[in-house]
Amino acid sequence: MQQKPNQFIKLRQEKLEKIKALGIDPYPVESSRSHFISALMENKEALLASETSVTIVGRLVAMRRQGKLGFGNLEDASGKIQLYVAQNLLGEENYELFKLCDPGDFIQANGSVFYTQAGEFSLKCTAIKLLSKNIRPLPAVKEKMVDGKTVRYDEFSDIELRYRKRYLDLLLNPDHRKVFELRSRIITAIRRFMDNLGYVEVETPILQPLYGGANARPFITHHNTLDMDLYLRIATELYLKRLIVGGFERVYELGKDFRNEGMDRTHNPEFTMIEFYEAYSDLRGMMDIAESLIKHLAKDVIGKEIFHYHGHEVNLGGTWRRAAMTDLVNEYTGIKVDNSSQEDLEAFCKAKQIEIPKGSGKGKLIALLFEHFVEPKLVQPTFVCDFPKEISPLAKAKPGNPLLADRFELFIAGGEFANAFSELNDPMDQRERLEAQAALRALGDEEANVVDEDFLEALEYGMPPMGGQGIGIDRLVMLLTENDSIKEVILFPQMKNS
RNA sequence: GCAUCUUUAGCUCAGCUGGUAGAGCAACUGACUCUUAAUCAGUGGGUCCGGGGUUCGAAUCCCCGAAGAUGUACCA
Repeated sequence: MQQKPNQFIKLRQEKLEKIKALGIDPYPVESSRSHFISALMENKEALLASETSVTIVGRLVAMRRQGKLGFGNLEDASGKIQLYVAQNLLGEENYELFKLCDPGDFIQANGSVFYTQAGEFSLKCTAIKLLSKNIRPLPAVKEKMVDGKTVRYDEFSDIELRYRKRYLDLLLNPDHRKVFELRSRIITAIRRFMDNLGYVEVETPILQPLYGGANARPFITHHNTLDMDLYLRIATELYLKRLIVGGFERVYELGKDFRNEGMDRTHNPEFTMIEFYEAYSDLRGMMDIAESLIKHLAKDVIGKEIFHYHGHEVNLGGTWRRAAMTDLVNEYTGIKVDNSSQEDLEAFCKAKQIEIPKGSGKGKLIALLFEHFVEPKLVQPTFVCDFPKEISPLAKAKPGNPLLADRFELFIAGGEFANAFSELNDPMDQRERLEAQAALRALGDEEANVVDEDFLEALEYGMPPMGGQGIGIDRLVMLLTENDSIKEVILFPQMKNS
C-alpha cells in the first residue's frame, strides 16, 4: 500500500468511512456514565459480589486484539481499567465496531466487573459505543509494572514538543498533569487562606491607560473605538490602593500581569501574581501572612517541609530569618555600607565590573551589591528588610531612618518570592517619589514608574496606613512542585513561532 | 543580547575519520477467545530543521539562518 506523508490520517479516515457504512455516527451527541473508573477500582469486591451493571466512558489508550477476543485499557480523568471484549458477548456487529476502534478513540462501555484469568480486575463488556473517533495516532507510550514501579517506554519527552503540544504532554505524561492539578490546589488554598483572613477578592483592569506599581516595560495595545493606546498591566498595585481609598479594608487580586522583558527559567512574559492590601496593617503584618501562607501551602497542601529546588535543599519549616539588607551586604562583602560614601561604593562596583545605571544614588548601589553578592546565597527563606528608599517609590520610609523604606522581599533558593511594604500614603511624598522616577525615566530608565495623576488624586482624598504585598504564584508553584523551569508550571508557556 | 549544546520516520533514538538512511515502538495486511511493553509472519513509511558552500560524493565538514535547552546579561 502506498503511504503518503499524511498516511496515518488517511488510513484512519478510511476506517471512519467503514464505521459510517455500518450506520454508526462516529461523533454522536449522547453519552452516559454510571461510574467513574476510580469508583470501580475502589469498590472492587462490592461490585463483584452484586454483579452490578455499569457504564463507563473514557479514552481507549491501548488495545490488544486477538481474533474474536480483545483487551483494551480505558482511561478517564479518575483512573484506568482494562476492558475485556469478546465477540460472543458483544455480538458480531458490535464486535465489528471494536475491531475498527483505535487507541485514542473515546468510547462508552457497558458491562460488569470481574477478574481475568491473569488476575487483572477488568470490565467484561456487554456493549461498546463509539463516542469520538481518533484520526491521528497518539505517540506510543507504553508502560509496564516492574517490582511495583511503573517503567515507561518511548516516553513523549521532547521538551519543545511537550510545551507546544501541551495536550499530548498532559495526556501521555500523568506526572505532568499532576503538576497542574497541584497548581490548581495551591491557588485554591491561597484564595481560601485570604478569604479566611477577611479579604475580599476583586478584579481590576488588565487594560490600563497608564501602567504602574512595578518597574518593568509594558506591552502596548490599541483600542479601536476609543482610538487610544492601552497598556497591559504590569502590576495591580495602584488600582488595589484606590479600592482601599474607596473604603475596602482588605482586598486581594490573583491574576495575570504582563511584562515585556527577557524570558528565562523564572520569567514568562505573562505570569500570575497575587497582590493584597490590608488597611491598618504594616510590614510586620505582611511578613506574618507571607510566612504562615507559604508554610500552610507546604505542610497542608503538599504535605512536606523540605523541597529540592534549583539545586538546593530548602526547608520551609524552620524559623525564617529576618535581616537588614545592609547587614547582609556587610556579611557577604565585608563592606560597611553605612560608613561608605557613594564614591566608595561606585569604586567597589566598578572593580567588580558591575554596570551602574545612570542616576544611581547610594541606595541603588547598595541594592546592586545585594543582588550580586547576597541574593544568590540566600537559600533558606530569608526576609530581607530595610531596602533603600531610593528604589522603593511606593513604600513608606522606615520610622527613624529617612534613607530606608519599610519594605521587605522574601528570598528562597536565591530567588525573590514576595515583595511587601508599609504602603506610602502621604500624597505629597508620593508625588515627589514618582517625579523622581520620572526623572530616571528621562535619563533612559525604561522601567521607571510613570506619574499617575489619578492615583495621586486618590491619595489626596486620604488612604489609611496599610501593608501590601505581592507574591509570584508561578515561582511558588515551581518551588512547591520542585520544578526548575517556569515553563513546567505554566500550561501554555510563551514560545516563538516554529 | 552573548556563549555552548541540540534538531534524523508519528514517538524515543542510533548512524565512527565524508561513500546509496537504520532500530524499537506506533501504522498497515494476515493469524490468534485470557492478553496486559501481548505474540507470530509479512508490508509500507524520510525535505536527515531551512538555505548556501567545499567535494567525484555531505545526515556527517564550512558559512548563514530558524527553533529549543542550558548558562550568562537584562528583569531595582
